[in-house]
Amino acid sequence: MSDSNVISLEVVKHTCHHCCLSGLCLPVDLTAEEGARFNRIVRHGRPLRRGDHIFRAGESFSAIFFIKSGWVKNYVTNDEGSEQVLGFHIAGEFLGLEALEQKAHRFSAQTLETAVVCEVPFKPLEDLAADIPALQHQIYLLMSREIRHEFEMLALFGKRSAEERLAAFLLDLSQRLRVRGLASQNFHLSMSRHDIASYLGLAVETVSRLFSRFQEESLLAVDRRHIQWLDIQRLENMLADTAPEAARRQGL
Amino acid sequence: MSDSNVISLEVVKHTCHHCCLSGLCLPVDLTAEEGARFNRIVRHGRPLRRGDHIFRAGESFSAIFFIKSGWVKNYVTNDEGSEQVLGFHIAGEFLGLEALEQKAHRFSAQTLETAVVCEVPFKPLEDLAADIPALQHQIYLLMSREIRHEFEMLALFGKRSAEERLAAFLLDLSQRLRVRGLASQNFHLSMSRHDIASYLGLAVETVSRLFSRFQEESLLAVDRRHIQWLDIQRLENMLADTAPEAARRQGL
DNA sequence: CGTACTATTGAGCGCTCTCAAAACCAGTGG
DNA sequence: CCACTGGTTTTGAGAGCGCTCAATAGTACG
Repeated sequence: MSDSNVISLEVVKHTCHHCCLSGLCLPVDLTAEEGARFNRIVRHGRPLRRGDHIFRAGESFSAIFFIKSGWVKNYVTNDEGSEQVLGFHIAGEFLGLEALEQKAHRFSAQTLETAVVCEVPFKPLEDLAADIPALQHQIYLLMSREIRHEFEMLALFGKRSAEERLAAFLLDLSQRLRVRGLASQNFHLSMSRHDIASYLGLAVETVSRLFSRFQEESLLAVDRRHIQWLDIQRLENMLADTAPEAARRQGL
Repeated sequence: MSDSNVISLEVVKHTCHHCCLSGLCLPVDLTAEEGARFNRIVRHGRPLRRGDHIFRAGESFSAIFFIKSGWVKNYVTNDEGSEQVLGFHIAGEFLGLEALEQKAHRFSAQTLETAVVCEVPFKPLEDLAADIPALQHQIYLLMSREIRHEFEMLALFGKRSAEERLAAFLLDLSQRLRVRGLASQNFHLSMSRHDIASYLGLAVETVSRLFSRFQEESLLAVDRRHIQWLDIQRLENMLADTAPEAARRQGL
């Protein structure tokens, strides 16, 4: 149904060491033998259904997870039962890196639609990386990317108006889809308005009103969860005065 | 003058491989020979004066930096010249990890007071880590901690009121000071109200009003930049309904 | 077709921003 | 010692953005 699904199904056909490493969008030089060793430690996952959990806050950590297809949201739940969404991950990204230090997950990860996820046990991965410098380097890059992305999100949410936050959120998603080779001008949002609002620190009603206004202003066409860019330039201009955004567009 | 300075001066006396690694607040098992190899790649820094830059956004990346004493702020500047503060680092923390993937710093790092910083060139560090599994593991932990902290900050800023943000900010600082063995009930804020406001996404006036109100309510005693906790329990209660905060208090 | 859920739209209020001014502090020079 | 200057912090008054409450509309599913 969504573009992202159609395309990501192709990714599934790849061998897992290829897709897990190429998911980093960086060149990886492993010999066939090294690739085989990597493959032996990866646990290939069955498809998860919408709403399944990959892990929950508090569970002990033993592996990181690579998303081969589908969308995943990270969130925490407070005492009153309401949830705070911390982020979204799409095909080609890793999950669970925050848990390494304390050996326990800090938030829950739940699929937003049917998803395929590989599990990469960390201890074997670490041992293998000690043998294969290219793999070790790749893990550093992976973690660095995560740190950078979170800093950029912090920058976005520091000061901005509701309008700017939503525009930034959509452009960030589009950017990440494009980098992965998925449709980025015309895509399906797997998350609810509630999830988006929680992530952006806004009320659901505000998000809904903004989607309506963006459509009125012919910035984009919204059909429930389907988004189509109409005037990406004007959306980018909303954020043009911020260094990290501008730098990221060049950098990636 | 500030408690943190007095105590951190002791840290400076340590040999650098000891303080850089113990700065992680985790046990590191290096042999004397391994420690010596580590020491050879570290460039010990001269004291930096208030306002000096450790690096600037856009500069090419070649090393990470360990703060031996003092406070540092990270920020980006937009086209109009106003700055967005992304975070603060204190003695015992590392800087620059976000730059690894793209080989360029994404934000600027500036000292808020006199500071001593070690430079650890990354390529030699990586090569050394490939030889010393304990060091490699330590770097993973270090990066994991950074990812976790940014996620927690994202959670804090997602939804909260100005009051909750400031309380969370102060408690986070206190927590980090305590973990490093510095005075955490009675400390000096090196950053201006402007910096705090920028970081929290609030107006300077709002931050100032909140400090006044916290003092009126006998939550804490504020004397310009000096902070003293009076009723830490009530401040924590402001945030008690949030899982990640509660979990962190246990975890750290 | 009914139920439950999600999304949209409207009205009114409150928190936080903006604008403005005063107070306070540190440093400089008379 | 005091006046002067530039910076930071505090305090006040008014306005606006985004939240809350409430109702309607659209969608999925049995």
